[in-house]
Amino acid sequence: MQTPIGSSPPPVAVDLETHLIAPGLLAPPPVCGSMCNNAGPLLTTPADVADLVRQSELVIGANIAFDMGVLVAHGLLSLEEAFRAYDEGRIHDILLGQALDAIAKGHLFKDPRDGGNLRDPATGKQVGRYSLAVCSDLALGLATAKENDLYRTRYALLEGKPHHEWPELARQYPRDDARNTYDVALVQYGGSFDVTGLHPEAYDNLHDMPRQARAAWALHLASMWGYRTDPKRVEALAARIEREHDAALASFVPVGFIRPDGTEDTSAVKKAAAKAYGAGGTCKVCNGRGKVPSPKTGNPVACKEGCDGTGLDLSTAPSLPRTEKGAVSASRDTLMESGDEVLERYAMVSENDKLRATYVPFLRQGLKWPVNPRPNTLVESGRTSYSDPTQTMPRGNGVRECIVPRPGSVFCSIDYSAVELCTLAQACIHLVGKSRMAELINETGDPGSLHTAFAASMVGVPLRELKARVKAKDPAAVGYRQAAKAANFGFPGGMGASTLVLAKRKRIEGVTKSPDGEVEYAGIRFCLLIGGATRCGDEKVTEWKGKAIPPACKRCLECAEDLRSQWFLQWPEMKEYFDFVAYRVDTYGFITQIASNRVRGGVTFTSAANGYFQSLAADGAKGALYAVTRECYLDKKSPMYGARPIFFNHDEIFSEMPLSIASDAAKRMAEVMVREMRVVVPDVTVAAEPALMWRWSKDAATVYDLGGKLVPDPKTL
DNA sequence: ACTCCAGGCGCC
DNA sequence: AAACGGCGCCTGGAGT
Repeated sequence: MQTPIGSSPPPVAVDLETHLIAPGLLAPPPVCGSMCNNAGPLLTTPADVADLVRQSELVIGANIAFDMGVLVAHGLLSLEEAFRAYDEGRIHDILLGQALDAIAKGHLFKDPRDGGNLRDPATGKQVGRYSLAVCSDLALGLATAKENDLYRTRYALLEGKPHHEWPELARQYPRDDARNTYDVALVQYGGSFDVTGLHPEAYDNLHDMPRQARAAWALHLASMWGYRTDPKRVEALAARIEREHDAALASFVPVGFIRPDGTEDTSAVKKAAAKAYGAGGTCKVCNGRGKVPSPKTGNPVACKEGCDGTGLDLSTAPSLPRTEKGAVSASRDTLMESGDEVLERYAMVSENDKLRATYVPFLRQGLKWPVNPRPNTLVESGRTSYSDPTQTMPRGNGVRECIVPRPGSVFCSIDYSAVELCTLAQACIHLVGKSRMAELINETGDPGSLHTAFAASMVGVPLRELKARVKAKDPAAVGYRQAAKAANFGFPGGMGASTLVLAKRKRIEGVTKSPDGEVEYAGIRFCLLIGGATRCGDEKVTEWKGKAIPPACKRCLECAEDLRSQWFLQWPEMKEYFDFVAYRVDTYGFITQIASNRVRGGVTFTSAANGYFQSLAADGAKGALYAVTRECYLDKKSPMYGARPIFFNHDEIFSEMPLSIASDAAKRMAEVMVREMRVVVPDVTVAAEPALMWRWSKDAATVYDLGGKLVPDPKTL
């Protein structure tokens, strides 16, 4: 893996200047390269940069996956050579280095000097991620890293001209970038690039760099491929949403919730909500006007102290749900539970508005060019994120269905089955030495059996019997299993009973029916599922265990408390797990992630309780993404050679592949995903199921033809 | 016109 | 003792 000292060029920072990134073009043509090693910076050619990537013992860059993508796309570096550099752990991305260290210290995406948000040192503006400029500022105290950037966006103009004819500024900028990148990396390494081991003063978590760099490369390749949207579907969706929007205007402009200009009058909505929860009288602070002069500007602003702009005496409505900071809640749940018919109808508007504002514009980007989503390789939990809605596409309303494969290809989605239950079980084995969950998953090969098993315990029948009753759609058995599932997914993160009740009733899809079938309630209602109640919410309380809560069904709360006690009996490891987490958090304040040994600082009880299994799943899935991508791009003998991952969704790899190879490719991809997850989850069975589809859909199922060939789910046509 | 924050909500 | 988490986008309101 490591090249002997002396036989390869020393660590070097590299950078490319390219034509501009454009829609559908994430790897524009390179114009020049720059490099910096211990001898200083040099302006050079893209081909020279490729040579350095081939040979250097350590190749340093800022968002270097971009440069690698450019070199590969323009034939200067082969895919084999690019992957080899990652395989050998020779790629160091200073942006990831900065993030890894910040995660250890608990200040990711914060400026450790003042605790505030990250800012670009040149503009002073807040930024959401690390950049060369930000890293230069943080690591070097250099606030002027990008001062010679006149040509930053103009290198296309210099294409074909010899370097000596370039203006001095155009020659200076790439050298500055390479030098700053090199200097930042040197600080990250603790002052010397030691190939025999990390320097004692090196940044924290640097050992995780090779894995994160590989993930970044795979994510970047996926984004380069991109995805398209279907014009007919997008416009049909947009038209439907516009119609609903117009209908909302017609309904709610007259009542004042929406102004004639289309914006929402949030104070009017809050006022109606407050009234619905029983508020009356007049706010003593603003005398009912809802506005007070701003102490700073004198402008009329919402009366925050008294009534949050409602003009009402809120002390007359103790049950009125409030936000974290004490404002009047206007959330969908608040409106839905208000008992006011107009507010209940208005609650539905927010869903349509979100589609209209966020998802339709995003889908429209894919009409003309492929969407190249913008991944962020590493966040605090070890997961990924995207600077766009890629990971938050709604499952309903026909949104995902707008995304379609290129002609001749199909989509393939493979996700792990309940992987966080598997990683939780693994975490318990690792941290407290035992896991009943692991035993059951391994016996049955199915994490879903945890729900059935817990339900069976509650009902007091053998697992097999409850399974049969669920299969026969016995409503009581199904209800117990639903409650068990909610418990298994909610409680491991440290959730309390009241939060579970409130969270589960908020769900927009799915209803719970009263036993007589006459009333439908939104979401899950524990009193009906396991409490023997005939109606939910006959008695409501606004306080639970000494804590104020929005009005909630008392019986539901009692049932959830009972569920939680039984859950601890069902999984004896969980008490010890929580004890361990509390000890870690109280004693050390940081946790060390299992398998990766990545340190995460600044944790709370709940973030740590979640963090162990969430991070383990993330690390395993990222490893799988790299292995899958490698085989798709590189391994000509693999059944999935030629398939293309498009995006990554925590526990899911979504790819596009020619129909002709899809069956074998998908099966192979699922195998590799399981194999790679098992690297970090060695003691628990893991499963991943492929589904092929003609367009993206949450509903797509695994479908085989009579010959055992995996075929696209016909539902998705 | 721009910036920032809180609230809300989409996903896993 | 008790405690779900982590993401990013959009809006409105308020300040500069």
